[in-house]
Amino acid sequence: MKHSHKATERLGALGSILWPVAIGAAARLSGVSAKMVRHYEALGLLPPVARTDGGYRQYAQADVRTLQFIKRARELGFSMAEIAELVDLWNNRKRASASVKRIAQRHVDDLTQRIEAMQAMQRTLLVLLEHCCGDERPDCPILEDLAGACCQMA
Amino acid sequence: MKHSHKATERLGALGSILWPVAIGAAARLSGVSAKMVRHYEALGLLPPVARTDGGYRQYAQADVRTLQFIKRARELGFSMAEIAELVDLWNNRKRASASVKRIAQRHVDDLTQRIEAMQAMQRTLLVLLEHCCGDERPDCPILEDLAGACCQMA
DNA sequence: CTTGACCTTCCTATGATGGAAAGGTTCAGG
DNA sequence: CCTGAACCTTTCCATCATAGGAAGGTCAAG
Repeated sequence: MKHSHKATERLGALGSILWPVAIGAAARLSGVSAKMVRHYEALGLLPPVARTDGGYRQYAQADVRTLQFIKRARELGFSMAEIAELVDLWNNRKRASASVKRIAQRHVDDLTQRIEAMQAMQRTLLVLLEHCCGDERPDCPILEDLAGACCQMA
Repeated sequence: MKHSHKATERLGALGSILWPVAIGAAARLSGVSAKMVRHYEALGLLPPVARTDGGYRQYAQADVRTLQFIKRARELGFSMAEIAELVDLWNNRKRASASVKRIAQRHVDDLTQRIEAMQAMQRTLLVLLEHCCGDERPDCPILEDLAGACCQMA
């Protein structure tokens, strides 16, 4: 029965696992690549990791939970700097939820701006696409726009 | 009368300028930083640039027009690879507008995907923000969501 | 003990941009 | 003609989150 560990890991998440686990298992359990687990450690998002005599990193259940936290926050588009703040707040029982809310609100505002910028691009492009017949002839309003919206002289 | 050149440059664009111009003037005329002008050259977006005896780059009017083209394309969010294709098509009188349209359509689709991904993040975040009272107490649905949407046991 | 899966560190790359260092060129004014 | 300011040159480094590879060490099952 090879890989019984891995099979268990993939099943019910943090249920019946022999802790601590090595980085590969922590990666599978959290959905973060081993590469990025090391990177997050270098960034200080994870507390100093225990090591075996041979130098292997050993992850406890709490570490895997932190990795899952990070992963979820990344999925919501938070930057690593913001996630560092969020992890700190998460680990701080004396936090004010206002601090968390401020970070999230700032991120939402940032998203709003970026979305609007992209939508503006899209509106322009859609207009240009409409006017381009897209056949084998060279005349193309898209290129004309790029070449200088208005006055393409001399 | 210092800077008479620069003043002229900033006025009516490509009107009464002594060609060719150095990189700084090309940058001002096109709105692209000198840094990026060199970078675009390294990427092959500009044809090999003429040089003075001293090694200074010399830009002709056509080069500045290409830089303006690139700038406009960047503003619409095209990647450098896409812009390389577009510049080639622009310089090719035998192009089919369908080729241009394909690139633009691909880009629009890409934008659509990215916008939708960001909107999904935003929707989730807005729900969480609504439910976070944002006061001095530590309880925070945002952190709870990040810590594991459903079952935060043990 | 061997073997294969796993782990380690270190280096490199991405894409578009900016910054800085160290040095060479140009040109107008004195 | 010379000087100084403004400009240019190349080269290296940084961003941000992620991935790939190389060279080598460890672990555990057989």
